[in-house]
Amino acid sequence: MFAKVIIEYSVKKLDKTFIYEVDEKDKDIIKVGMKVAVPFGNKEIFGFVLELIDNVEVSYNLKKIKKIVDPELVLNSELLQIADYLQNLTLCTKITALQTLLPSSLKAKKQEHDYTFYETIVKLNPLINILESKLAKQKYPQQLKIIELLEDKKEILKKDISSSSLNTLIKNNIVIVEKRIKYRLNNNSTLNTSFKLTSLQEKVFEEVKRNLNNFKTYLLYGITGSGKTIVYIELIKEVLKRGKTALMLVPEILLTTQIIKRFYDVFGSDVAILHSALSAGEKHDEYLKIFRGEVKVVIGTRSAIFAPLTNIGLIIIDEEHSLNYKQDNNPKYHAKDIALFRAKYHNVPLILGSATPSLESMARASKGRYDLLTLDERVNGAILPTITVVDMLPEIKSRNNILSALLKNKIANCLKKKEQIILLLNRRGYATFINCSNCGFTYKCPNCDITLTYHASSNNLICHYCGYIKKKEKLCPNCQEEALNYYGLGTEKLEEYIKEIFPKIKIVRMDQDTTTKKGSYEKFIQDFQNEKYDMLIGTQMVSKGLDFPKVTLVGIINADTSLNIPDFRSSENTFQLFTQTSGRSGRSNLPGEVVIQTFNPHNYVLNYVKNNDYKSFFLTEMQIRRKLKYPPYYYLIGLKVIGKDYSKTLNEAQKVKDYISQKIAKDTICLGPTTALILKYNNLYRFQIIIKYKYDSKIKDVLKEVNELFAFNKDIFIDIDVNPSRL
DNA sequence: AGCACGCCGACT
DNA sequence: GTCGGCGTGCTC
Repeated sequence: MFAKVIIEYSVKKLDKTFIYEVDEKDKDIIKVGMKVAVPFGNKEIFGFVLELIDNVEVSYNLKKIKKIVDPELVLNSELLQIADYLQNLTLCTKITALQTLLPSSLKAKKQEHDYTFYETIVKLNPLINILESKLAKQKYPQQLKIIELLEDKKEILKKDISSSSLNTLIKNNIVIVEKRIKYRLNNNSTLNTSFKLTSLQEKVFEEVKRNLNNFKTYLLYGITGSGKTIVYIELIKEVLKRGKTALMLVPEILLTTQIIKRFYDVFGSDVAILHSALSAGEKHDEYLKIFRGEVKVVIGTRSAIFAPLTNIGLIIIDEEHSLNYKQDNNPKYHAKDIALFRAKYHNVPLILGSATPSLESMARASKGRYDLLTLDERVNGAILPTITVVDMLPEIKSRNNILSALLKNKIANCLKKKEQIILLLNRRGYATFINCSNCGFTYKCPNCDITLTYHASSNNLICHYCGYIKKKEKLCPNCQEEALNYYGLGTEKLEEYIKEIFPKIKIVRMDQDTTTKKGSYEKFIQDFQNEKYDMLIGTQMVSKGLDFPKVTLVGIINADTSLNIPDFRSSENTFQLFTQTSGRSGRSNLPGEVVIQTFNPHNYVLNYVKNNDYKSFFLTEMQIRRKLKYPPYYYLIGLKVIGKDYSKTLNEAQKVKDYISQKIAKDTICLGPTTALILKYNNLYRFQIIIKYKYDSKIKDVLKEVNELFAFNKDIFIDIDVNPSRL
């Protein structure tokens, strides 16, 4: 018996199977999808079995599989098919596709480390006479106490007992120690809360329920606060009732805290969670719970779409417009594509939910490819907030640089009423750049093509792209004058400013800088919910599905930063960001307000945000997309040619472009090469080629050829992004 | 990817 | 004479 094995090195040259002989002792155990250790060259490495065959005829000597890593863990046929699909979708290597399915603890790679968590318990040795032992230990009260405790409780965690007395008892053979596998995350609450659905929710619920045995993609367009989550929960209950499992994706960890709690309350120990903030060990445990069929509901972020659930009955992607569902490093997959694959595989519905659906999804819904479901009322009779757009130009003249008079007043008012405020400023740090007023010097990243952002809390200048850090000097490093000025408002500075004008205000700031510590998200959110703070300041992470009933004012400090991003999706992203953020206001019985500050008060995006008019925004933006030949009218592929040497890289990029141009279909457009948005990044120059196509059956093959023809060039890389989320 | 082999330059 | 630079080629 022989096995075709794909090995752990992700290199194009090795992106093929190697044949090994299966040892006699493994013949009955080995299965396709198992992780194995194999000799390769003069090393021992890992790989996955992709095929088992009885005979081979080759001209070289075959080696034997060293060992099966874990006979329990087998990638099932669905997962292997997903890997194929993923490879085709993103043009990555097979091994990368396979590794992407797995938590890092289970990937094929060198260091073998046992991620299983054990707890050590002690109990009385069943072979001893307890009375005798107690008598013998009369003189040692500590030891006696342990014996009595064990008599009462049968077993105790070892770490809860002082070790010196315990060790003596172990030595005397009075107590014994046992190691037991323990999952790191546990949850036992099963309240099985029932919710009453409104008639609108009921309609959506019934429609999906009727189709639980069909593949169908639903776009659930439900305005902020319309109670989408409750519908999800009721549907999942229904799925479980039918003996099936359910998978739900949320865009990020922040969101999961509130939703996970709700899921735990309803589904108790039937839930596993998977997201990037879990430790490697926790992910390992959750993955195995799912793999072993010990849970029925999985909730998680992007990569949870690969959860090894079997018998899936429903897949939900909440906040489907979120860019987080697209992975921005290789393989650059979109969770929605995988979700569609799995929903088709299991022949079950996929629900895409959002208050601000992506243009792609809404376009498909209006063409009938997706079924549109609508929730256009807030629950509990809450109404959408009133939104005011403030022109900042006159405000600047009256020296209201950061906060307009209107927003200042509304904040003061809110504080008086003891209601809460959220301010959105989509820029972390203190100042976006520092400039010397004497000589014009600006701090720039030595590795990238951008200015360094100043962070006051650490007195550091940080590159938000590559992470380069340097201490800020007191004097200008160029002319030695004390003339460094701060420009561009960041969240740190905003917080400082607000504290100046409202000295008694209690502010919590949430951005990447304050929330990296594990559990800090949860704490901030909980504290804000418990009204320990009056105001929440943050970057876009404050926009996502959070539910704070006491928030009645939302301020968007600088609408222009988002609008001015040079990307074809910036209008769409801005509309979504502002609508979602506005949706945090007035979610309960208190009416909400939103203030948007901008230098472009007549911008169409802001107008549609103001009027809560998704539909008109959609129609307007679709026209623009059609004119400019962008998605959803055209498919996009972004191709970057990256290298250390500027002109060599550009030269190669031109060759790539020429090659593609002569191979593609007539109505396919190939643009470039142009310099990428950030030309130099991590000391590498990046040139961009953009392909726009409608129908081009050969396009994937052309890209594969490009990969093969140009990518063996050692100091030039080609990076292909199919359906990029931004250019 | 990782390692051996191999062919040139400057050193105890 | 030898240590070591990294170009090339191979891995079931």
